[in-house]
Amino acid sequence: MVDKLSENLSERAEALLRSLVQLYIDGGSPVGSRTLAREAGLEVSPATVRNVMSDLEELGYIASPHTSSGRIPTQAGYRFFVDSMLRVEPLNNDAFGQLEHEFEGRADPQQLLERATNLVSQVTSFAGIVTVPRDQDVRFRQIEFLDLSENRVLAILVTEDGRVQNRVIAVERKFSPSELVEAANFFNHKYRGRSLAEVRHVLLTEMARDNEQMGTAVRTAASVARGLFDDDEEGAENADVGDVVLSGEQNLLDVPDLAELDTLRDLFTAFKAKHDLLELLDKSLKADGVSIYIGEESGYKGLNNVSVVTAPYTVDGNCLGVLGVIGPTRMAYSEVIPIVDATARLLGSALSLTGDSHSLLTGE
Amino acid sequence: MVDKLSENLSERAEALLRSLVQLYIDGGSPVGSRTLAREAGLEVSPATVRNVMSDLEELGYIASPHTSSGRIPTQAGYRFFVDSMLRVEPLNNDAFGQLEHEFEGRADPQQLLERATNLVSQVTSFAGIVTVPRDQDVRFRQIEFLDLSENRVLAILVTEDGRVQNRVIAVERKFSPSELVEAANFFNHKYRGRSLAEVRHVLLTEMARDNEQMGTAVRTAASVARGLFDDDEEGAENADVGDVVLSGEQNLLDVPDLAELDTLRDLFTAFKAKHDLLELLDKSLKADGVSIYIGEESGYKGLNNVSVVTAPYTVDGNCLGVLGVIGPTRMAYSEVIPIVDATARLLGSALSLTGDSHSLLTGE
DNA sequence: AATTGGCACTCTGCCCTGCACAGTGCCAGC
DNA sequence: GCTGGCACTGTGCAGGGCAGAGTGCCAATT
Repeated sequence: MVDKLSENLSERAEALLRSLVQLYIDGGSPVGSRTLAREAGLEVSPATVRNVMSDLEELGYIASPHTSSGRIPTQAGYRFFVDSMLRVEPLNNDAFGQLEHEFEGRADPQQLLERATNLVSQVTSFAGIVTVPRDQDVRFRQIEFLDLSENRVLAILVTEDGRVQNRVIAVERKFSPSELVEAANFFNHKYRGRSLAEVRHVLLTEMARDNEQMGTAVRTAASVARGLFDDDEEGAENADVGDVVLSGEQNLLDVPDLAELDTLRDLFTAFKAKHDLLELLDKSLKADGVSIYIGEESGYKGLNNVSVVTAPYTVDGNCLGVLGVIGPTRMAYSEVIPIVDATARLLGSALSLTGDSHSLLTGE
Repeated sequence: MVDKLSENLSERAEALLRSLVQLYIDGGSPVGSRTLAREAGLEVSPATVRNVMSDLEELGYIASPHTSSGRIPTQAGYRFFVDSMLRVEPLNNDAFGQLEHEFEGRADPQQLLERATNLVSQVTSFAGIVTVPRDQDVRFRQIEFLDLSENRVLAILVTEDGRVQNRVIAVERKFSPSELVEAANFFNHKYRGRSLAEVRHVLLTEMARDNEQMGTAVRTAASVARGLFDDDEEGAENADVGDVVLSGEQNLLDVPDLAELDTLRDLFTAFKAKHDLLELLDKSLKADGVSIYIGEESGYKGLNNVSVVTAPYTVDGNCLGVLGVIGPTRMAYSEVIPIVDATARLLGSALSLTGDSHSLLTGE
């Protein structure tokens, strides 16, 4: 049923561990042998349970806050618990329908992301988080150049998912409007539908190759594009590093497990910085289904006392980003996991509708 | 020296009240007659001070948390204190230079706003806040239309302050690229340099007047523009309601006066909602210098336990927005006020440089 | 009449104690 | 290997004692 753990743990020990974690998640207070014996469903006495608990403690799955109190799960305990139930039943239909309902109505991609985070944050009462699709994973649809002033050109980039980005580019010389139009046409014909990463790659190679033989349009395009993509390298603080949308952070202020101000400060500082969050979420971008980071597993300071449950969302089979929930380590995983999973799916399909040019902003 | 309060309060009572508030701000604990007598600089005995304090309590300026402890200022007490020292000496030159230093280096307007909030939040250790200039207060520089698909046009609006906005407009029919270019030219010639509110007004009037006699370009422009400005009316949730940039919220988690979770939750909920904040800040947009809202004075639930110190920032004499600090009611106003004041000025002048097209993004 | 010192009173915060409760660890018996 | 029993230990809570800080009032002083 489970991995290598079964080598170490008897069937009974596993069952007790699971029960213990479940009881602790439900109740929030350390669980003792008596309670566990009663609730676990096994026909054993508290004394026996004590022996098993002693083993489990030795193995690092549970711990007692002080000499004589019940046990609480350690990080490893949660991990075991979560792993043993990851094949959780999908959300029941009613609940799914409710979530689905929330996605109805017109919305642009940004709004959809916000709606999705709000949704998971409200439903779980924790904080919702979602990564904004990164430029590189997204396909180029159209670009236009606008003469701003002497040596600045405004590039407007429209991607297949319907998002629009601006970038001001410093260029060496003034380009006439018609030059800019030509350059834009060149781009639009040549690169439409290819990913931004690809566009960039091709562009840089071609530019390096033969600067001489190119026509004016191409040369203009290349010249302008240099500024367009150069930014990405140095300006690491810039748009292209990706972004996350957070919501419901204030819910975490009400979570008793996080009542300590130090914890909260670290957490909110991490929220503000966003960088670590992004890195963490990026890791689960490649994962197929739900990923779970328990406490310090995430490796980020501010997140020591919380767990992060994430699921990637996809449009047409491409992983665009990750949706997740940040809550206390003691959270009802069996409820949160299906919610995150379902919302990520719904977000994906809502986005794929929007990406279709006919439906964008028309509400159809 | 002061207003009508002098009718009620003797010189001595005022001095004691000021000292009391100052002592409480510095120390954080209720101040008793003994301490106050010692620190106030007046040659009076604690017993005398007790009598005066009794009067002040009667008048509602101070209160005792419980029968036998020192007094703390009430909201009215803070208000008196703040009013009596609003003509605070400007920031000393060193400090001003330091702040100034932080604004150096290239930055676009959005970055400047963020830098300014970060700055006040770091310097004060409270939360910084700044309103993003509202479209209406800002002057039109340039517009361009881009054909997106069948019945959607992307409008790119560049304002004098160097910001760029996109808006997707649903239009009745397809417009050819040349039509769109013509329409844009029409806009750019006719409206450059006028405020968006003005543009809008003129546009709507003209459109209503004579739809017939207009040339094609004008008609196209009008048709497209209808979508552009219609949005503003209904889509109240949209860009035009203004926005605020917040930073350093997590600093408030460390403020002992705000240690209660209820308080914090309300506060952070207000931060997330932003709407109330915006409304509050808008009020001080018209004020000439620093405005201060103490506790419940603001009238917004989440802000009951904090004070807001704001100052508008101006570019070329136009108030574009408001910069402020949100901190505990018990804050060192005499330090915060000059900081907010100075930062708002610096932000204004930094923005005015950026608005100049030559310097935008070139760092000169 | 204003100011002052003195005095009784009160509330807080802290530490200590005692006590019920919950749960463990271990041992001896089955 | 499981179980019941028993001694032990830590927590949480209520109560009591005590020092500290500060008030309110009164009578004396200037």
